[in-house]
Amino acid sequence: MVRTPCLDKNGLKKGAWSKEEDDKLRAYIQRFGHWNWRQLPKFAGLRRCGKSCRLRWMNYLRPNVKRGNYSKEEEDLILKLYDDLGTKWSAMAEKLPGRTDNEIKNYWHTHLKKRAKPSPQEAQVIEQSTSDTSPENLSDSPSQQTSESYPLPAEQTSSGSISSYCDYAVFAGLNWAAEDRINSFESFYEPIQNFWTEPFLLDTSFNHWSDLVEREIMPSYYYYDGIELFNQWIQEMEAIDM
DNA sequence: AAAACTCTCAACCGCTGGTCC
DNA sequence: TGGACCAGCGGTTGAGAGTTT
Repeated sequence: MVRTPCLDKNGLKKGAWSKEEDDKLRAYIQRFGHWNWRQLPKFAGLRRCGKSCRLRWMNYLRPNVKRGNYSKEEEDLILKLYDDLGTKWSAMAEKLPGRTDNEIKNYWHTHLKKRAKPSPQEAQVIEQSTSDTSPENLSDSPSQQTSESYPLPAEQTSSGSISSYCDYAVFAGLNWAAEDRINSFESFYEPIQNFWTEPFLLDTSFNHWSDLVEREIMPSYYYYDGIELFNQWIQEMEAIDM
């Protein structure tokens, strides 16, 4: 039920993901986070576009993604949310822990569509096109229904999105919840050192350097002059530490 | 048994909005 | 101000699985 793997014009792989690719992507993100989806496949050693990696992670590999049958409660909630939000699948996913927007969308189209009332947008179209139809059709007109309210918490992020600080926490091997800001060399040094020896590394254009500079952890000239001076910086820090 | 048809869902595509320079 | 770049979103596709004829 998956697309046959193939290569696009840029030599990037398309179609179904292999277990090996899944493992690479999972291992990379769990270790370093998804700091830049476009660059990520290059660093992770994957011949995929960033978009494809993001989708695979968000919909399949991400921790806590719930798979399998939907409960009656989940079905009812989707129907209610559809009544209220229409096709805002990502907003629905925020209300259904473990379910992704893609999954909810698929489930809607395959299972719930026939049971549901028209979305607010559809209702408008239907109302216009059926304005001359019989009264029994109009009796269930969505315009007469009262939508229940599902306010979104202001602080809530979109489904699966991770704040930049949390990305950093993953990258730096830190506790996501405990660390709000990385402000010491110690918290960066070890994971960075590991990073350079990781098998994933295919390129030296590591984008976190700019952040090290921005946070005044690393002087800017190290950043601009590349790996040799970066290593020199590491040595200097070691010397200071001793 | 096998051809035709339908269902399902992972993955792709194109667009939009936000951010940065 | 506007162009480039990026993440994220919703719609759509396509192929394997399941069902019907």
